[in-house]
Amino acid sequence: MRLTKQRKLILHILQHTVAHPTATEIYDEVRKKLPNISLGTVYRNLDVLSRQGYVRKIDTCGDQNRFDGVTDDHLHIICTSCGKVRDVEGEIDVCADNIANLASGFKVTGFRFEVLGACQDCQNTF
Amino acid sequence: MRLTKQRKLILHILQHTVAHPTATEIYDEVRKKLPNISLGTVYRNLDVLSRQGYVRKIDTCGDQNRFDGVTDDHLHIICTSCGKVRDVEGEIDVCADNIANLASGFKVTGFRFEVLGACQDCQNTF
DNA sequence: CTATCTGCAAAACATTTGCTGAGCA
DNA sequence: TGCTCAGCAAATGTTTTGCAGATAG
Repeated sequence: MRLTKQRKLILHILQHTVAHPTATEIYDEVRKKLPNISLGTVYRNLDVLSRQGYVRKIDTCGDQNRFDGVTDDHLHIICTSCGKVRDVEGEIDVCADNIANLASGFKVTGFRFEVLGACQDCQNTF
Repeated sequence: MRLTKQRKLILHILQHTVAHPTATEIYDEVRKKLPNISLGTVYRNLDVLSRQGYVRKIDTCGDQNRFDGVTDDHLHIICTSCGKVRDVEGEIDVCADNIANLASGFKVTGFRFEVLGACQDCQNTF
C-alpha cells in the first residue's frame, strides 16, 4: 500500500477528530489542502484504509456511512434522527457467550452492538 | 390506513416466509400475483407497514435493507458475505443496563444488537 | 521503471418523490 | 364522494468503476 499525500491526509484527518465524519465530510476537509482531490479517491482510500485496518467503517442506520480513526474496540451511540455518531464513555458488558450454539449452519464471526438515541441538537429541535 | 390488495399481499408474503426478503425480492414475489405493481409502491408500503409496526425493517451491513414479518423481539444473524439474514434460535442476554449514564447529552432510546457470521452457502463457496 | 494510484466522468444501485388517475371506505 | 393510494417515470443521494495520465517506491 502506497502512502500518497491523499491517503496520508485522509488518515491524518480521521486520527485527529472525534466527529466520525462521513465520506463527503472528509472530502470537504481534504479539499482545504488538496483542492483537486476527487470524491472517488476519498471513497477508494477509505475502502483501502478500512480493509487494512487503519480506520473503521461505521454502518449507521440507513444514512451515509461514517468513519472512525480509532480502531480499538469501543461503543458508539448513533442519533437516529441525524445520524451523528459519538463514542460511548466507559464500559458496557455485553454477555452473549452462548450465541455460537444458537445459529446452526452459520459460522459466527462477531457481533454488532450499537446504542441508539437522540443527540442534544435533535432533542432541542423536535 | 387502507387495506389495498397490494398492501395486503405484501403483508401476507412477509408473514409467511422466514427468509427476511429485500424490497426487490418482495417485488418479484408480489408480481407473480399483481404483475403491474410498481417497485415504488412496494417501497411505500414497506415504509407504511414498518412505521405502523406491522413489519420490521432490518438494517443489514451496507446491503439492501431486509424486512421481517415477525415483530416480536428476536435476534438476527447476518451473513457478512451475502447479506442473508436468519433468526437466532434461543435466547441471549444482552446486559447493558448501565448505558444511560454513559452517553451524556444523548437521550438513549434503544439498542441494536446483531450477530455477524458466514452462512452455509458462503462458507462452502469461499 | 512499473505497478499502483489519481482525477474525471459516467454508471450503478437503492430508495424517494411528483404527478395524475384509480379505488377503498 | 373524498381522501388515500397506485402506477409510472424521473430525481435523488451514495457509492463504485472505467479509463488515461501521474507518481511513489
